[in-house]
Parts: sequence; structure tokens; C-alpha cells
Amino acid sequence: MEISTRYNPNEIEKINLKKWLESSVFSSRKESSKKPYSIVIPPPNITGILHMGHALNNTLQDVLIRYKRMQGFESLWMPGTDHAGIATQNVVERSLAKEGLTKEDIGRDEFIKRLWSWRDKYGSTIIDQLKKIGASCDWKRLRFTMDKPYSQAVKKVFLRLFNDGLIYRGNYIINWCPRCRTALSDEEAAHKETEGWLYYIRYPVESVQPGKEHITVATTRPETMLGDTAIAINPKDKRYQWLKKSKVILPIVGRRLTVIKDEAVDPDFGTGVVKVTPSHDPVDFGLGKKHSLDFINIMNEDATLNKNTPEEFQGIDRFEARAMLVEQLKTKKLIEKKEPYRLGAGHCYRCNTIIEPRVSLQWFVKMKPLASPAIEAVEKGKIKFYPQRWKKVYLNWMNNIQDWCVSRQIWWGHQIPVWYCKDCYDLQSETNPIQKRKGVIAAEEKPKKCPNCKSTNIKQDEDVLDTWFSSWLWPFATFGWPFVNVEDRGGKVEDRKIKEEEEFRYFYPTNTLVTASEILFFWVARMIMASLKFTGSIPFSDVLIHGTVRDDKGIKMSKSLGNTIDPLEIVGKYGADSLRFSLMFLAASGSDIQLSTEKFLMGRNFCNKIWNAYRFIASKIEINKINIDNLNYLPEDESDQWIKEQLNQAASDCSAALEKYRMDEAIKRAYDFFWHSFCDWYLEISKDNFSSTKAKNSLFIFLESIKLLHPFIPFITEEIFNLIKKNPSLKLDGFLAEARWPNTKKSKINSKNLSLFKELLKSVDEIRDLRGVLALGQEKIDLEITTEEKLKVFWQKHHKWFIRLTNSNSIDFTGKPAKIFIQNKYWAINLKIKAADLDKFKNNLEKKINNLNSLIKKSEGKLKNKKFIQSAPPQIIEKEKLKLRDFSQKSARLKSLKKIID
RNA sequence: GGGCGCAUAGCUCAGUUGGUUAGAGCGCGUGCUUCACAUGCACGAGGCCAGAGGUUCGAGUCCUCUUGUGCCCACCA
Repeated sequence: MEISTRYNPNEIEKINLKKWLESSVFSSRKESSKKPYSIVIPPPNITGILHMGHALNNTLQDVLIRYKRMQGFESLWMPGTDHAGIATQNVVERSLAKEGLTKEDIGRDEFIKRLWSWRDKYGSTIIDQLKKIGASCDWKRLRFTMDKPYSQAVKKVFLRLFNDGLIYRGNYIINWCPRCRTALSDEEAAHKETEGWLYYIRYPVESVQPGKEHITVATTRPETMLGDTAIAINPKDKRYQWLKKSKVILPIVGRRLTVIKDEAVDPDFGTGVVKVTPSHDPVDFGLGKKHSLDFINIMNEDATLNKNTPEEFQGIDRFEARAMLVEQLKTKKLIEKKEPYRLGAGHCYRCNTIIEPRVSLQWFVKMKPLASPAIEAVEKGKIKFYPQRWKKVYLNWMNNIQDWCVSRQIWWGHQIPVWYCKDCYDLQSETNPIQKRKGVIAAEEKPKKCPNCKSTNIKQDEDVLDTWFSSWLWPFATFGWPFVNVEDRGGKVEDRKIKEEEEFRYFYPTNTLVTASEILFFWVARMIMASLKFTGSIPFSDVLIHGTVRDDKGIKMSKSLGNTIDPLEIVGKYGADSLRFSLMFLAASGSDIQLSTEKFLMGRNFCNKIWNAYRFIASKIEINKINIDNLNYLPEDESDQWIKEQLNQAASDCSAALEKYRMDEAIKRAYDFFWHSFCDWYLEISKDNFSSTKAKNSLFIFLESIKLLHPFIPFITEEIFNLIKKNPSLKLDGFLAEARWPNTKKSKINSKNLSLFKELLKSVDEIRDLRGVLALGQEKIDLEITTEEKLKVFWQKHHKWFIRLTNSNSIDFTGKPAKIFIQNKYWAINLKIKAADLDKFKNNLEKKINNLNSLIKKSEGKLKNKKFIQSAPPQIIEKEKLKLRDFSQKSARLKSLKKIID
């Protein structure tokens, strides 16, 4: 058999991926005999390109899914993509722009056609990329948030909320992105510290008293003054009581401003006088409502100033207008001063443009009623967060939840299922709840005529719903909820419907949701609310929140900073397994990961190690023409017992770690076992006597090891399984991906010889240590061993590898050795070295004795302490006593050794 | 302004309900072409566990404060 000494992942990963995809290993269905385990993928945007965050997120999920699958669960990983309204629309708008076109040029229908064809062409890029890193999703179920049945769910949900009175429409101040030209929710307007100025502007006061010709207000956004309709002071602020009898004049515009008093004004900030712009500031909006002020909108959709401003400002961008205005005020000597100021300005989370607060007609969802059951579910522990601390964050947000602006002024998305009758829709009734207005029809399909006036002159609301309004249904809408209109998925409608509902009941609620903390509010919290509201059940019981991927300087990886590492580049260079291995190795519970390309060498090296371990075993089998007819594990000697015990321990630890979502611990344990127990000891020991039993045993342990490793590094393990499978007499079948997870019972092997064997390993360590101390280099030395007669058989069995692993020449069992270097309960070993080397040894010996003595002192001190004896638990005291005994024995041994040498 | 994290080896990080002689990977030093693997093997150096108090028989682990650092939330214009 020709196998390369280097593991080359590329070809192998391609082949095995193909095999998996062509098979049904990843697919899932209701199996009454099996327990379900399900995860819904956080659907990546169709515009998405796989980045390290995806790689981390999806590897975590895949490890869980594969682990559970091997454990015999019916494992379902539901895949899909998100239509990502604004993001996708932006991409297609950009490509239109290259043709010199705008979306308005081609019209809504044509634009949406373009979007669909864009998504058909590029929308599954990220899906292919996920496959490349080994994600074992049930790909046949691939969902999209704009699939017909999914859209049905969105409509149903909207109508349900509408009819329950949880939806309202009205003019409110919202976050407006002037570039995307749409409203955004509060969550989509990320607050960022921005350098700016605080301007102190003088507003003239009518009915002049001497020295009181004006008052001064402070603002960071001077241009909004064009929309001012009032001046506000704190009612307790004595400095400005005189103002209420005066009229304040808005400079440049000349408008008379009312003076209002409100507690919201902080007398200590700025001058204590606030300009009030109800249409362009959230706080002022509230003041405007409360005090019945005028609302003057001064901006167009693109944040240029509109015709409600003086002519010279009309059509000018807000920032340019700001500069112009400040200039004008300066010449009029109305700027008192300006000071540098850092303010938290909202930025569009899609295009990073500074948000403009703006009053406009939007749709909202009342969140408080939805939040309370979702709060309860988490408080009562029905849903658990890992790590736990996110519970607090979640609850804090939920308890202060604000209504959700769900309408977006874009074209790509779920259009709001509300129609207006052009003939009887009554503008005058705008103040009524939307549900009670004449000529408003909320329905799944376009109504034929108006139920009120029978007119057919009907038009749908132009807005679409926030993308998250569809994402929040993901855990159940992906299963086909609400189980109507399934004709698009083929088969007999009724059969499909029944099957889908059954599956839904089987797999839902899902088990684990794996996500980054960034979308806790966007998505996780809302899914919990939606699921409880519409399915009456929690969507998942565990929420695993992982950290952020950072670069080697600790800075968050982002395209704009150019500090990303492309996961696919790593796949190309080192293989998907290396990528996955290193990510899992570094992903401690919830903490951020600092990455650099070198980190992936860890994974590469490990894969290579596995590869070569297999090569070794395979070659031994081949060279020795060993016939492996079955894989019963038959311990031939103590090393076989020992490695089996180690394996069981590792498997048990590994499972325990996975159960508590500690993938890092699990992979470290499996890694440590494979490399440092199996390869470094067991295989090394076996080299001298690779009998057919040994061959079977090594193959058995190897096979169990790659099962443990498979969830983390599926490609290489599957490939090696392929190679092993080629031996027909083994009767191995199927995929490693669906093999049974190793037995995790800690089967204790009670064998006196096993403890002897462990002493043997210790002696090897000690000799190696001594060789280092004595700086023996490669010099082979002779050993003399004194032991009881009955242990000689044991030694006979093991002396060969013992000689090799200690780099010795020979072992002599005759007589009593002159000098004893190593001694334990069972034997003493003498290294025949030159007299000159003795000094080095003695020095080392002394160091060790000193070290032991200080430990003994410490331990004795503890045991003499009455309080310790009184209050420490008995097992701790017992442990301490054992420790002391052990130290003392060792020390005594070393001391007598020293005597002999002296 | 609130809330949540993090400070452990040169670097990146583990360290379970307090009970170690504080660990791993990389890096570093020494010696090895040992017929699976130099993407390897063996050995080794390297830590006042940020600082100060406290609780305790016992603290890297719990409490308080300080310093540094990161994140999230919030309508001080």
C-alpha cells in the first residue's frame, strides 16, 4: 500500500464530501425508536461569504450534531439562508448602478426579478462554503426566508399580531438611514462614539429686558434648529423663570418659539436651555407630543433639507447645511462658542451612515405582551444560556423592551399584507387604531373588493417587513409551520402536510441554538417571543453563545479593517479539519478567540500525526501479513489493558465535556489521549512485538480514537475509516459519521499487573529524566535491576521495549546492583555510568531532596494544625496524609541513595 | 450614567462546587536522519496566578477596594 508520509487533505476532503452528500448520512426523519436532537442553523445572509465567525459558529454546531448522531440520536441540523433585505437590496442596487440605472428606473417588479435572479446565481455561495468545512446539515431541507411556505408563515404571523391588536401604525420618530432610505429598528442603529462639536447658539428674545436680549442653547446638530418649535427649561430652574413671559425667536427662520417647562431638561447640561425639534430628535419628539407642539419635518428622505427650510438650504445635505448655518450664525454673531464634544450617534448597521431621527409613518409591534412569557421561560430555566451570564443580559433587555419598528421602505422582502381602499380609506381616521380604520384590509391575499365600500380600487402597503420579522420565525417556520400551502414541495398535499406536522412535533422544540452574542437581541430574544406566541412552546432549550473571532492583536476581524483570515484559504492550505481542530481547541466557553495563521498548524500537525499513526499500523499489518478477521479486543499484555483503560477514560471525559458544551475540553482530551497515550506510549511499546493480537488491538483502539475525533475532524477520520473498511474480513460498513460513539463506561480493570505496568512507565520517565540530568546524549547504557523472583516473568515480558524506550543497552537481572538510582516498591534500577557523571547526579539528587523536604514541612504543618484536622473534610485529611507519606518515602529513598553513592 | 467580562509561563489561553508539587499549544534551550510521522522524538528552562485588604484550617479559585483592559445597554440636547 502506497500512502504518503504527509497527510494531503485537499483531494481527500473533496472525495469524502462528495460521498457524504451523495449518501443519506446527513438526512433525518422521524424515527420513533430514536430520540431526536435538532439544531436550526443561524441562517447566513444570501449575500454572505464565509468568514471565521461562520466557521466557528458552524463548526460548533457540527461537532454537536455529529456527536449526537454517533450517539444514536436522530440528528437534524436544519440549514438555510436569510434574504437579508437591506443588505441584498444594496448589493443589487450597486450592480444596477454599474449599468447606470437606479431601481426606480426599472420599477419595483423588475427590480424584484433582478433580486431573485441574483439570489439564484449567488445566493447559495455560502452554502457551498459551509459544505466545504464539513457542515453536516440535512441539505435536502435547505430553507430560505422568502420561500413560498415561509412567506405564508410571515403573513400568518403578521395577521395574527394585527388581529390581536399587537400591531399599530402611526407617525413616530424612528431611526432613518438616509443612504438606504428606510426606517431601522433601534437595534439596527448601532450607537458609536463620534467626534463632534457642541455649539452654543444665541436665540433672540422678544420683549427685551436689559441684558436679556437673548438666551443661549447648546446643540450638536445645529441644522436641526430649522425645525425647532419650542424652547424648554427645567421648571425648577430659577435662572430662566423670566422667559415664560417672553417669546423666543428662532434665528434665520424668524419663527416664534414657545417656551415649555419639563423635568426632562437637565439644568446642569449646557446652558440649561434646550432647543426642541420634535420632528428630528427622539427626546424632543416626546416633548412635542406631551406639550402639543408643532412638528416640522425639515428633511427629505436622503437627508437633504426640504422646502420647510429657507430657500438657500433646500436640497442641501444635512452636514453641508450645518456648515452653512453655522457660518450664517457666525456673521450674525449668534454663535457664542463651540467646544469639542463626543456624542453617541446612531449608525446604520448595514452601511454605517449616520442615522437621522425622523418622524414618519411606520408599522410597529407592541413588544411588552410578547416579552413577558419569554422572560418567564428564561427565569424559570426552561431556556438556559451557556455561559450563564447571558441570562442577565437577556433579561435586562427584555425587561426594558421597546416597541419594534418593523416596516422598511425597501422593496426586497415580505411586503406588508395590508391593503388600502383608495375610495374609502379615510385619512381623517388616522388617529384610530389601524384595525378600526375604514378601508384598511389586512389579508393574506389581495382582496377582490373593499369590504366597506365594495370598491376594487385597492392598493397594497408599499413597505416590506424588517428581515428579522421573518428570521424570528426560523425555528418553526423552517418545519413548514403553519402547515398550509405545501403544494410547492411536491407530493400529495395532504401527505406532505401530515408528514411535516409529525416531524415538527418530533423535532421541535429544538435542542440547542448556537450563536454569537451580537444577535442576542436581534434574533435570539425575538425567536423566543415568537415561538411562545405562535407555537406555544419554547424554540430551544439551550442557547450556546460563543465569542468573537479576533486577530492576533485582539482586534475584531472585519472586512473593512482588512485583518481577516479567510477560512477557505486555511482550508486550501491546511484542510478543513485543521481549521476545525484549531478553532475548537481555542474556543473555550464563550471567550473570544485570537487567531493568526500559525494557530492552524496545530490542526495540521495533529492530522498528520493521525495519518502516520494509521500508516504505521497498516504497514505493520501488511508487512507481517497479519490476518485481521475480526476486531475483538483481546488484551495480550498489560499495555493492552492500560491503553484500554486510558481510552475509556478519555471517551468518558470527552463525552462529559461535550454534554456541557465544552468543545475545547473535549478535543483536548481526545487529542491528548491519541497523541500522548496511544502514539507516544502504546504504539512505541508495541513495536517490538507486533503480533496479530497486537495488530487487532491497535486497530481497535485506533478505530475508537477516530470515532472520538470524528465530530471535530470528520474528513481525515472518515477517510481512514474508508481505508480500514477495505479489509473485507472486518465487515465494516457505512460511514464513520454514523458509527457508534465509543463506550463511555469507565470499565475498571482490576489487575495487579496493571499497576506494575504503570510503575514501569514511571521508571521509563525517571530514567529518561536521569539521562537528561547526566547529559548522556545518545550514549546507550547498561541497566541492572533487582527485583523479587516472581516479578522477573513480568520484566521478561517487558524488558525489550523498556530497553528501547530508555535508550539502554541491556538489562541485567543478576545480583544486587552496586548503586541504586531508581527505586520503588517493586524494584531498584542501577544505571551503569561513568564515575565522573556521579557529581551531576548527586547535585540533582540534592535538589530533589530539598524540594521534597520543603513539601514535607508544608504538609506536616498542615497536619499538625488542629484547626485543619477539625474543619477539613476527612477525605482531604486522608489525602494529605497519603501525600506526606509519599513525600517521606521518596525522600527517604533518595537519602539512602545518596548514602550509597557517598 | 448603568450592566457584564477579562488580567495565570515570552505569546495565545485552560484551570469544574475553595483542598496540586498551577497545566496545554506555540515559542525558546539541549540532544536526536530510533525503518509511522523533523508537520517528528526525548529532555529541559520559564509563573509572588495584576495590586491591596478580607473571609477560611486552607484562596489562582469566594468577598471588598484599586489599577489596567474589553464589550453591551442608555434620550444629557
